[in-house]
Amino acid sequence: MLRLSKKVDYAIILLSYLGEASRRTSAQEMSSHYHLPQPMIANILKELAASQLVESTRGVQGGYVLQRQTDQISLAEIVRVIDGPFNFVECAHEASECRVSATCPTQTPLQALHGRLYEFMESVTLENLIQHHELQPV
Amino acid sequence: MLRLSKKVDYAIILLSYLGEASRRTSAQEMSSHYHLPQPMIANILKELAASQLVESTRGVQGGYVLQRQTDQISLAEIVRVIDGPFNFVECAHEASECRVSATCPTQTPLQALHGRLYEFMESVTLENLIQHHELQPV
DNA sequence: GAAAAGCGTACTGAGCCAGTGCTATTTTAA
DNA sequence: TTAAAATAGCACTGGCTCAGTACGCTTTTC
Repeated sequence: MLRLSKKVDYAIILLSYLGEASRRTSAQEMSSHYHLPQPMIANILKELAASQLVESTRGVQGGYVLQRQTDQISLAEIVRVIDGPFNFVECAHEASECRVSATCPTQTPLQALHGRLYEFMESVTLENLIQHHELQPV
Repeated sequence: MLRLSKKVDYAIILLSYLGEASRRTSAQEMSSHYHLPQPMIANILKELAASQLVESTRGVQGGYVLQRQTDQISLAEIVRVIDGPFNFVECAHEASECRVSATCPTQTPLQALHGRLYEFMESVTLENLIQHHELQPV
């Protein structure tokens, strides 16, 4: 259906919150603030921490902070961290396994499309998502 | 995982073929040309016909032709026809049902992102996908 | 040493999607 | 008029992915 997964939506919400809070924040606090299931949120934060997007502190008064400025975190990176490799079209990375690659007239164009979209998502930063000055609705 | 469905990939392949062939072509011919399962291909062509993207002719020597010029068919339309409504982000259309809408800082930005992507996909035509003059790999 | 917090890993249920099957209808041509 | 070549319209299914859960472990503070 061509959509970002819920996990990515949640990750963006959590990262935005951390970006605006600018202090160590626990999974508990965020899950109760957004009324989202705590284990889910905790899992996502674990992944974000494992991928160096956020920094974690254990123990009482522990929690998470962003590890970079909000303008240094791209949407593409968030998607990659949560959903894995970015494969917008089926054919973009599997030419050798593709049943129709020998005769497919769209292979290169689909790869180009893939690249365009990727570039677009690289260009959108968490900063844009929080302050959306440069990303007005169309 | 953020990808176009296989059906959309196939639809693009089929439409490209029709765009280049410029003559009535049967599902049989296309499925054997690309070594793709005939029933699958037939189903997709049925959907494309039902949505007025291609014109169908029954009977012996029947088949499909494009109903519009290749530059009048957008990628967004193909995706919409095959995969249904285009919901890039979870929150883009369900603000009322969203659990976090009251406090969500990303709602508007995600909607903006949705719009941007949609606009991008509207701007890519079947013509571009066939001749990719204006859509170079990045 | 107890409580608060994150870490690691694995499991599960539901929904979606790729692919299949079958029968009916239309058209052509012998 | 009949057979064959096509599309049309449904409806079904098996597997995979994804949202969400579970649980025991480690770290840190008080």
